[in-house]
Amino acid sequence: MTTGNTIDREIEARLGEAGVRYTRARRAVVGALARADGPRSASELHEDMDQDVPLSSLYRSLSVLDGAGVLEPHNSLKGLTRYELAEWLAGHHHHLVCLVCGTVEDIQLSAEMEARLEKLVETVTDEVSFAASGHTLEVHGRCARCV
Amino acid sequence: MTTGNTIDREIEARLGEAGVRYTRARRAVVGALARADGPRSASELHEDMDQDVPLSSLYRSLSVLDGAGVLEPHNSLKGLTRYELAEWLAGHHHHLVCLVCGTVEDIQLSAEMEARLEKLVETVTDEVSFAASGHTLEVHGRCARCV
DNA sequence: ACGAAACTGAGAATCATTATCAAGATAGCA
DNA sequence: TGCTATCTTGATAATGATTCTCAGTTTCGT
Repeated sequence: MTTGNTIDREIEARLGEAGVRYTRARRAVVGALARADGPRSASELHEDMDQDVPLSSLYRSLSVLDGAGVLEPHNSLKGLTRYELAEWLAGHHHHLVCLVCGTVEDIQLSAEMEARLEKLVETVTDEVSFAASGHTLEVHGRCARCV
Repeated sequence: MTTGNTIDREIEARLGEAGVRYTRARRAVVGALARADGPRSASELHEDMDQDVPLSSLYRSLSVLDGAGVLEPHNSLKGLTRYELAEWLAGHHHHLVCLVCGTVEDIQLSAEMEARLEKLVETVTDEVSFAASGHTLEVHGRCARCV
């Protein structure tokens, strides 16, 4: 996990390569996502953010950031897309998905667990015609609020 | 994996408990899903099915079957929901998610792999305030068609 | 066969998301 | 500093998936 400042510089560089600017609006989106403890949808971000960014702009910011590989989309319950900072920024993690309210919480595995899981994924994908590039373990259940 | 006939009887029983009927339209949806080798969206099913069921009815069938626990929704790329037969009907499995075309393919792990994964999940969820009820391993990459 | 309850079809309505287009901000450069 | 090309933004219209509504139909138990 890198510090906010470092993240900002990394993102600025990445956006530069993509030929787009790291504007105030986009910084605000990244900030809100960095503050969040899990994926957030456009409308959730819209509420989270103090300044009243119009939704259409928010969507555009998200899609620009996504296109540049800064965000990772996560398609969740009720047909909406939530985004989080891409793994190269936020670190590799997994998800606790609440089947009741649909929220997704990030968790990180201990190095040992992660190593075990990686080995398992490798073993599995060796046998199929599929070029694996990553994995996420989705654990389903009820979150603390929805007990 | 159970046979079509058995599945039908199990579903009929389950729907009975839920107080809804197992009608021709609903049988058709289940049939199409049983034939599929992965999750299918409403519009995909609409094409797959010979008879011209109206989309609105198809959506309703899906939501009734989902509500009764017969289907499992799977929210995928491009903001659409695909359904597949629930695990208690189709067996526990995992997903190969193509990041390019968004299709999802089911895979089953060997008993040994599955046991290992289950143990891992158990270890992980022991430490968090989350009532886990299931899990899916999502492997991301490019499918055979999108190489 | 009769009535209540569940189902269906057609279309309107809703919700998330995308596209459009004119106006505003910026960077690079003369 | 001012110019110009380019990227951004905001407001709004448009799209696509999904849900809702309501009137007509089928089904089940009696």
